[in-house]
Amino acid sequence: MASSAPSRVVETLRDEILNGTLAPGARLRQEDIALRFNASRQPVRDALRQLEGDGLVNLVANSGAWVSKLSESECFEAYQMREKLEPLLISRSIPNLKPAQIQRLTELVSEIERATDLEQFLRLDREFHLLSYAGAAPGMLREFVERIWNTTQHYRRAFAKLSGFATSEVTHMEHKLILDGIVRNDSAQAERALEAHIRRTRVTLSEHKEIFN
Amino acid sequence: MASSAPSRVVETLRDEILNGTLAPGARLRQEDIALRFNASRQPVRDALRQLEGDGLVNLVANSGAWVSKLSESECFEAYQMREKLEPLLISRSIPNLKPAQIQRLTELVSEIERATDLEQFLRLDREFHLLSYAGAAPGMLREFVERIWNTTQHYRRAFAKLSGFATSEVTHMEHKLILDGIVRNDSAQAERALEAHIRRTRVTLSEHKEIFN
DNA sequence: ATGGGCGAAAATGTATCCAATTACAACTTT
DNA sequence: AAAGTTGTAATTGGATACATTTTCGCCCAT
Repeated sequence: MASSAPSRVVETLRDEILNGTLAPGARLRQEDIALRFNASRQPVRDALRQLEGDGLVNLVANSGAWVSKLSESECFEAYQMREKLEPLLISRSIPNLKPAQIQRLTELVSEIERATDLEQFLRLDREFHLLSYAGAAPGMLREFVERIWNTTQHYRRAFAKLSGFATSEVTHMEHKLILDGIVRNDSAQAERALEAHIRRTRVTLSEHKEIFN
Repeated sequence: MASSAPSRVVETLRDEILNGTLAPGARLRQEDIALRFNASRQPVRDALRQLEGDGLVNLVANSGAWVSKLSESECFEAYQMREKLEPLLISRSIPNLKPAQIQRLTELVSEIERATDLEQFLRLDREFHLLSYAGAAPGMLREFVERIWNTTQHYRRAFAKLSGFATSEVTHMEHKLILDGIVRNDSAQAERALEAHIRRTRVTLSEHKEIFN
């Protein structure tokens, strides 16, 4: 069964924004999108509004829609929020993670360590974090964290590209600390390790302002 | 000049949800709203999507729209997020507050202390907090905090009603501590005072689960 | 009497058409 | 020549009509 037209548009455009096909600032014309999906402009407008709600698209009345763009300070702010919210989320998730999920998380840490190309690294790293929250109940907290991930994804890529997708030893150590907290069902340690990981990432990122040009 | 049809709908419905005219769980039929605003259903659909983005409305495909409802644990979670995010926001706001705004904040603390009815108290308290963030740059952080305020507003009212809108001495003291931090340009104190205020409110709220029936 | 399925009514989803707004460009004016 | 103005093209906003989906009452069968 095929999902509704707006859903298809939302899913596709979201993917293209996250994987970099659509760069921040790119214009989104309703008619073009409608033609592309063999639909009329109404479902497209619905889809654009949904994407706006996800923070991925900016709509300006009587003017048009563009892929969202973060300034340096906005990106910094997003990381500060992550630092506060993600630890809360992971601590709510850990007690509910199933053995199979923990197994997968363990594999992911190894795979990330052995990742050879940038897109692979980004995909695995994202999967690791999103899966680590899989035990948390759906709700505002999860929604907010996922939105932060989505809106900063482009800058994560830009930063990784700049530093030769610097999968430094530090990153691996941090991942292992987080994983250890998960495996040992020690929410407090996972929280601390995750917070430290995000904080270091934020500080490192703030030393590469050239991403935002 | 009158703003666009969707804006009028969004503004009006948002007000009615916040002031309690529309209770959580109330159904929102597109046709009814369209008739009421002398518009067609398209602008109404746009408006509902925007309200969904604000977390005030739930849309279910092919079924309908309802005013958002929080469970006890969701409301608790929202307060935990407030506790983490609001202090961050107020510390970013304080350096940019203008003298006139600080003056108004001072007045508000007094007015809150003398508030006689429930709706007045809710309105003044809300104005105090929102104004205390007025110095912060627009962005995700501010958006998130405002969304938390909006989605929890109904439960703030229910709780205040239950406890005789308990404007306890503790509340006044906390407000004064926050204000003192603002006046003395001491962001750190304001942060601490605000966090303590929210935490106490959260704990108190969690002792009144009957609100969520 | 109760449970399940069927059908009609009602609400949402989509397409097409027209109106309103905006942006751009050419033109006039100083 | 530069700045302001006006007109036209392009794009979005809104309304009407139609299709699809869901829902709920009703009937029938067990």
